Amino acid sequence: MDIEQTKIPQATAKRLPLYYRFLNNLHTQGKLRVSSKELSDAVKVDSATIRRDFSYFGALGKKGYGYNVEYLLSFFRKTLDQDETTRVALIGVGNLGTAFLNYNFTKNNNTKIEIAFDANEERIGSEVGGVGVEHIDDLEEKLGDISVAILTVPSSAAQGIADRLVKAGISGILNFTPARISVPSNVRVHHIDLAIELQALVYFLKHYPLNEDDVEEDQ
Amino acid sequence: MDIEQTKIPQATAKRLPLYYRFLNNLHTQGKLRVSSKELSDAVKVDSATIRRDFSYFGALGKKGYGYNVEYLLSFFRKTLDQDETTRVALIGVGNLGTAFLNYNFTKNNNTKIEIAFDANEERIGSEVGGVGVEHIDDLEEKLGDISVAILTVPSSAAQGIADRLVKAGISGILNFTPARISVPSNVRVHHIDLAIELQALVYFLKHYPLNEDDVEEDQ
DNA sequence: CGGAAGTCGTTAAAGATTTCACATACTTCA
DNA sequence: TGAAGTATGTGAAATCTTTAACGACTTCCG
Ligand SMILES: NC(=O)c1ccc[n+]([C@@H]2O[C@H](COP(=O)([O-])OP(=O)(O)OC[C@H]3O[C@@H](n4cnc5c(N)ncnc54)[C@H](O)[C@@H]3O)[C@@H](O)[C@H]2O)c1
Ligand SMILES: NC(=O)c1ccc[n+]([C@@H]2O[C@H](COP(=O)([O-])OP(=O)(O)OC[C@H]3O[C@@H](n4cnc5c(N)ncnc54)[C@H](O)[C@@H]3O)[C@@H](O)[C@H]2O)c1
Repeated sequence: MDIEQTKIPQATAKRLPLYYRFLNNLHTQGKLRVSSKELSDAVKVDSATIRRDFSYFGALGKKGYGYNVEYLLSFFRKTLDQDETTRVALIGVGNLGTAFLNYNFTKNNNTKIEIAFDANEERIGSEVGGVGVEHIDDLEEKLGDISVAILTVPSSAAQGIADRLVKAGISGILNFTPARISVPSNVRVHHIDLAIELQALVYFLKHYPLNEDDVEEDQ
Repeated sequence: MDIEQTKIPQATAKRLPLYYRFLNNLHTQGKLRVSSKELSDAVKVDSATIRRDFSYFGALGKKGYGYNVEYLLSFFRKTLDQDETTRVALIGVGNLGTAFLNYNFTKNNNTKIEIAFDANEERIGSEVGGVGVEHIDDLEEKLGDISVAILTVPSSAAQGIADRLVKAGISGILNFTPARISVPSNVRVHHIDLAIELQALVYFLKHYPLNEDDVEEDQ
């Protein structure tokens, strides 16, 4: 358990999986070296930001050369724990849940949805995307030591399920419901609020007109 | 077209739809007034941040009282253009696209997916969630003056479709593919990268251990 | 009516993130 | 080998965001 890198800015941490994915692409394409400028074009992040991000991990590149793709990739593989798979549970096998199960974040990922739960009797016992669907009543019993959950139940059920997940020892929840759930401070919740993302995009289009000099940006 | 409020911080703008949703909830529950502290508990945003956010729009509350729910709601309804519906197109009726069509962001939303496109002959002509699916070849012809698109095609097709959308006059794209697409600077792209969100959550769990004093936070 | 309690709006401070700009050091090629 | 070119890593500045703190005003209640 190395807790020595707690000092990496959160904004940087959120970009690491993105860098990793594109480095993987480059590697697959057989590229041997890459500059922060090239990477910048690919991931749409300012090149100075990329260099700054990398620099938190020490001197990964070479002046006048750039970065060695293979080296950088293997460095991030370790940093992002790509070698060990994090097991994930999904609660709520409806529209969204089914989409996620079918996809299962298979490509260059260190995560795998291993078990799903639903309340609808008709779904219990079936498999979706190769993942078995269990009854929500068996949550505590079958969750085992899984520490991450994806929440795609109706928002009215969200807080109740979250409480049970917490009791069952979960550490992190990726919450797709519009409900803002309450959890103890030692549990991490990331909200992904798709309706809000759409509304926010519309708001920005109306109120933040882009002119020719602006550059589109992210998240 | 009022461009007078371009000065509202982006961080604030992203929270507006969230505030709006919870104000709607309160209103439905028949609540007449609300304090920044109460709202803070509900949306999990610091109460000082809420007051600061609201203050960009002027003095919306009353000292010693809080905010009048009805008034605040109607103010945000105007500000977020809740009275006019923004028409949206969805490209790629696969796992994710189908989920979105079935959901269609119906609740308290000013957006509506009006048309969908896919390349798969079997889907053309069908309806999903009440939305007709057209052939992607007819994109330019049938898009009309729709200005926002949701992109849920395979990542290999993303850039090509984006180029066509731009040519067809789109203003904003909500991109769910892992591809970082390039568009002219007068088009706005928001990336929602679900695989990265999951990986980032796992990374944070490993490297940013929460202790009892921390508070969970948001995107 | 008057004092206690409550809550906003805002100033100022702190914190986080991005961006600029350049000295430095490596690479390349003749 | 040496000169020209390239691209890093980082100090410093700029920008953006959050948080603390409190004066001013309102409500509430005895
Ligand atoms: N589908 C979308 O595009 C979309 C977009 C934005 C937000 N959301 C949110 O995501 C969530 C899921 O959306 P959806 O469209 O997949 O809904 P859905 O109704 O299709 O699926 C919900 C699933 O949860 C199951 N469920 C209900 N109560 C449960 C419980 N107590 N325990 C376990 N399972 C239970 C249901 O049987 C159902 O299968 C909702 O909160 C929705 O607001 C969805
Ligand atoms: N499903 C998920 O949970 C998930 C998670 C993260 C990211 N994504 C991304 O979202 C995107 C969609 O994922 P999905 O699971 O729905 O994929 P999918 O394969 O189920 O759906 C893609 C759809 O796009 C259609 N399509 C293909 N080429 C097209 C073209 N040129 N024009 C129009 N339509 C075309 C296909 O016919 C198909 O219906 C992918 O880029 C994927 O990487 C999906």
